[in-house]
Amino acid sequence: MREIPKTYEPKKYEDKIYKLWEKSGFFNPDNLKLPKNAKPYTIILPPPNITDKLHLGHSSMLAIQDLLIRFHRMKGYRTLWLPGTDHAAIATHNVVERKLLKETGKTRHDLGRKKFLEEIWKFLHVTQKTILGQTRKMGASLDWSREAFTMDEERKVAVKKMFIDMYNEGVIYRGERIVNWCPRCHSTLADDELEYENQKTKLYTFKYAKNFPIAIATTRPETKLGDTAVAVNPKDERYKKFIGQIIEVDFFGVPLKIKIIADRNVEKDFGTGALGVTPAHSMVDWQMAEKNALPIVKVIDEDGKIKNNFGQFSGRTALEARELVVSELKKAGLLEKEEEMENNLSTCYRCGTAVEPLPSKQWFVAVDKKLKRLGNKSLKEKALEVAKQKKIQFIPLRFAKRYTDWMENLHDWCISRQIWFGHEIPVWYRSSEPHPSPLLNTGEGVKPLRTGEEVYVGDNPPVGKGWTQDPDTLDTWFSSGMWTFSTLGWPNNFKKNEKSGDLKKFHPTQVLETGYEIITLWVSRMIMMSLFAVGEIPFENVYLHGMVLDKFGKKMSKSKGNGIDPLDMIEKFGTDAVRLALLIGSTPGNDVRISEEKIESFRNFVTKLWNIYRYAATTHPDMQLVEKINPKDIKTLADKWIVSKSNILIAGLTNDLEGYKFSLAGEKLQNFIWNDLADWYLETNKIEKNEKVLGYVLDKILKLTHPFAPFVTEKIWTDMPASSADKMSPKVRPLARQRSNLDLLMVSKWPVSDKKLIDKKSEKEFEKLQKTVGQIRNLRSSYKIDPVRVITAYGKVANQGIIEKLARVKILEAKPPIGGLASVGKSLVKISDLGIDIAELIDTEKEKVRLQKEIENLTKLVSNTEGLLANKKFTASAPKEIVAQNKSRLKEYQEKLEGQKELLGNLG
RNA sequence: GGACGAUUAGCUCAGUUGGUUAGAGCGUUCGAUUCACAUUCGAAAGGUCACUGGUUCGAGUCCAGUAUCGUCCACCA
Repeated sequence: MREIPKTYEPKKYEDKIYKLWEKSGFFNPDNLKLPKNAKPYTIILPPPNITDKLHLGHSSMLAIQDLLIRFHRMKGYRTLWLPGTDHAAIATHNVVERKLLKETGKTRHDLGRKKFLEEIWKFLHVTQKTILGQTRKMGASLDWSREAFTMDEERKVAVKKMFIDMYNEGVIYRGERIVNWCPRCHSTLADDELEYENQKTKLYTFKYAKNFPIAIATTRPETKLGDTAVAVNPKDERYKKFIGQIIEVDFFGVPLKIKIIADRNVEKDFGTGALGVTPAHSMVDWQMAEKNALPIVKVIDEDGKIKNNFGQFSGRTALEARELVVSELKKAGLLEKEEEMENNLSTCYRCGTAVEPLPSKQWFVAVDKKLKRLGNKSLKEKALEVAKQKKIQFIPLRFAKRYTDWMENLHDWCISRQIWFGHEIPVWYRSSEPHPSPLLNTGEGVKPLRTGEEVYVGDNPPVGKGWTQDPDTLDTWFSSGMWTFSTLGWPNNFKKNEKSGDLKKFHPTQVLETGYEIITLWVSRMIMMSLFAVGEIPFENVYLHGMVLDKFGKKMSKSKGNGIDPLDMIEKFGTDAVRLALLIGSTPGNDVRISEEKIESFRNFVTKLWNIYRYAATTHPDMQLVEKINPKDIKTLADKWIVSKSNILIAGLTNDLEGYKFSLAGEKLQNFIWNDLADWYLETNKIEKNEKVLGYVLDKILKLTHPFAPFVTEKIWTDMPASSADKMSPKVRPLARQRSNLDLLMVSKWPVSDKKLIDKKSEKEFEKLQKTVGQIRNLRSSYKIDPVRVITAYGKVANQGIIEKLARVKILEAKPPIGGLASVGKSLVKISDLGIDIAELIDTEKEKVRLQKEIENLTKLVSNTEGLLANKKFTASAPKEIVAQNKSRLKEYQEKLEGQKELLGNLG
């Protein structure tokens, strides 16, 4: 007999098993022995940021995807799960910048662009491997031979090609947009580089001039020099009559042409309910200007000073100009009110200077431009169409709405970023005149670019005097938007609009599994870019998982100290337990709570599974796994029951997994293994041994559990002899198995439910047996009788021998029911010959109440079913079996109802 | 302000197109345990499915409204 330890020790086996899998080569679909027409099943791993360390969010994502991947691999799909990392431009930029400051006290500006980028690459060569190494710990069956990085050479080529293609079709264009500008650092700031300061400031209410009909309120009077409109709420009765008018005024020497426009974003109750629109120096105003085709007048320059041509105001700083405007307003008697208010001021995260919103030249992707290659539809239209036609399905469904809502409101996508780390923009300029907007940041300070410039876009940059490359970089999402096809060999595998190689084999992918917070940022971009580049959707399904929260439902964070480190948990409880804890109890789109206790309880489940194996292997030393059972070998009632239940489980689980109901599937599995197999079948198996059936059930649960808990199942599988084709003796077999990589559970065939083995009658009978045993045990303990002698209420005891052994009682004789009382209550057995009055066992009043309630319920059921059968719509359309089923149910209810009424009568 | 979600046992949550008398785990209570299982087993108690209406033969499930909580987005001139 083999020595099997009492508990499964994950630490001892997990790394070895992972290596065994990797060595087998089956993570790579090219090595799977499959028929030529095997369907592909592809998931591209959402690339984690290189700055990340594995956290529970990753673990959850990996557990779900690996479950899907392992399930489909076992089902015989050409299964590919492709790993990679994201350069995460801004995040990485920030991390390295902070590191630099901490270690050397230097800023990136001190280092200069070239040196800073070298620092970044040094950093990422170290961190990049960390996160992917940690994903191996989760048991992720990723094809490492296809690993990609959003900024490796292949992806650089792809990104450049995409930019050039889009530019050539006029999808990418250069335009102006408001950016956050720090007048001190002379640099643009991303939204998440802003810091907010709550400040007291003054709100001024005034009219531009005596002849202007509406007073406006503002905290920045100096920008009013650039106003081109006044916006009011369209429902505002006070101003309705002015909408559409253009009024010319003289604003202390500066002529203004103000159009009155309506915009629903204007609040009637704030200030005067009218808003002076300064397109060049406010994000919102810029959008209004776009909508209403307003002229844009720039007032403030890059140093935060008033530009030329603004008379007495020119050359002053914004604050000086503000004071001057206010004093002029006072002098002219135009200032109506001056009040204190709280304001949220955006400041530069580096120097704390107030940020100045300024327009600057940026590159954009036009989402509304009609394209020939998209059948004369725009990217937006096409991306909406595929969702509306359900070519792309969202799981859960409600997120389809979030996607379409967002898509419908999509504006052109600004893809240039004024940071140093990221994909270069394949654009070169040459000119002689200074550029009007010197905001393009070359890294070594601002160098003016020029007007009248020549622009070159392409991958054969002109060499020679005067040509400089665009110093900006591309938005991270531009490269990650291409992720499904750039990882599969686009553009090399896409010549003359024909897919080849991996792109042909694996695109479109089957599932994108990601967090719901990222639908707008990533999912929508991937869809548009894939439609543009490959002419097809990037994925057929989008599965959205929730966030992982602590046991109190709070976000995990370092500052709160409530974070759980998955690597610690793996160390402590094993990967399988962590995976199970993340999969069971989490439903699509909903957040999942996790705690150490939860993981621990799943470790117990793994131990249970291990001990089932231990029992099997020690009590049946020669036992083998049985893939297909000979009906002759199914002997006892318990055999029939467990085989039937196994086949129901197979069907249910397969169905659930196909429908993305992982939690439900996991629960069913756990229930079956723990409550049915371990608690009941193993107990009866001790009495009536049947190693064929045990081997059969074990074979099934190992396979069904594998996608959830791959390590422990693979370990048991490799240790356990199988009966399949191999003729070697069981004793040699385990060793042989380890030598042959063909015989891994990971690539075994997913079981198919055999309907012939489903036996509802035996199931019912066994359930009755379970109940009887439980009742006897309980009665026995309640009355402290040992050994117990029991007389059944009914004439005959089915499965008497088994019941006696399981409940450890002796059933003495069988007697018919004693009046009505014998069948009252849930128990089928009563003690009678032990000197206990049977009436003691029953609380008559309680029984009456219970019976009355039951009669009430049954009456309702009878009337409902009668109603259903009387409904012509139902009887005409429902299948015959269903109608018949309801008829027999009705009869059953009626009989039960009669019986219960009689019992109630007997009770008095 | 807009959108979406949640409200089911003491706690955490399932509940598949409406259809046997609403489920699980934890906790509580009562018992058992020489057994493959430091991590075992059997049982019990515990629910007006947030509230009010509606549709239906039938509603936890569909519709409308109310309340409370949460998430995202926008805005703070």
